Amino acid sequence: MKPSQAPTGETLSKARLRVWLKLLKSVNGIETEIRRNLREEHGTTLPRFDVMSALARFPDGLKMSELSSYLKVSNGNVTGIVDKLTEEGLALRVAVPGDRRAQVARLTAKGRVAFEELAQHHEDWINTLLEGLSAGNVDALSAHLDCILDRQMEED
Amino acid sequence: MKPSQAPTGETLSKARLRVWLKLLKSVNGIETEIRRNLREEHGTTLPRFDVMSALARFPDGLKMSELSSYLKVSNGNVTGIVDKLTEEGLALRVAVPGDRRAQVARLTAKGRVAFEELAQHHEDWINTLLEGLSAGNVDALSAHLDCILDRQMEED
DNA sequence: CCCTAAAATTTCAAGCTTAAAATATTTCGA
DNA sequence: TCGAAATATTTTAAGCTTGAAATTTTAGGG
Repeated sequence: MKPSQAPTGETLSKARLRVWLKLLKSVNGIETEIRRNLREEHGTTLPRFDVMSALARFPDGLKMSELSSYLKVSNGNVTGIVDKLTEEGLALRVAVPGDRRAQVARLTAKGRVAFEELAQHHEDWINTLLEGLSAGNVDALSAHLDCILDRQMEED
Repeated sequence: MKPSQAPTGETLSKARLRVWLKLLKSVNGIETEIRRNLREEHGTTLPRFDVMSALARFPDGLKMSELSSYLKVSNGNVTGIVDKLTEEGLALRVAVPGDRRAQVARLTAKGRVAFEELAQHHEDWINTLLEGLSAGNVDALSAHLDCILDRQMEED
């Protein structure tokens, strides 16, 4: 017997749309909570955390353009965020020898300390928010997301 | 024999963090593409599409506060977006009989036509962006997302 | 009826984001 | 060496977003 719910092209499209909305809801819910925690508990924001996280991963610093392409945001965007971090002594700009156009952004010692503190909390928040996922769930979810990400990489 | 990669609490936390970053990357990639399509092909934005989508689902209209809680955004936010849609003749505000504080936002006929056009394209874009997911993948992914969403609903 | 608290919405200030224009510098072919 | 094209960054204008303050209206106890 033919299964009555055999997915036609039409219903697969609708099913993908529904899972997309669910994906969006999951991510927005977590992101909202992370933003709230950063703001209320640490007086900072997610974009600032993202920039600090990128700079922490590259101790020698990143050129402004490398930073913006790494984070997939516009150049003008990181300019403003690095400006603020610099004003607060968490980051600094270093001239690139041999190219007076470019500057490398780096964390200061104070910035590294502040980031380590944030990063530990961030991992804890995520661990709690994803408590519903067992190790097996994590692996399976990861594999499914790879199906989506594989397609995104082709398109660049 | 014990598997050598038995996940301790420590590594489960790291695995959850990695899958979170992957989730974020998947969603941001898709969302960026949708925003680009809306802007370049239809001269509109995702927040406007979201508002129109909500209003389309409620033909009798939604109070401003119902709209903002439905979309999980601030009151002030929807005020500005409905203002713009109203200026363009896509939405309108209707007084609520018996409560002069409240107003109901609705789509105009023009707004409904514009939304139907957008919605069809939107479904097509998503269907293409999620081409890597088979019907089975969609169901499995959906189930895993439910593990995340279940937890979010408890917390309200 | 009065008047305080609650409710619905808008206004506001601050920050994020983008695309495009503007600046400054480097590269490299003629 | 000159100058056009490419590169690195900042500036700018416009829109989104939020939380908090302000405004208007309603509801309910005294």
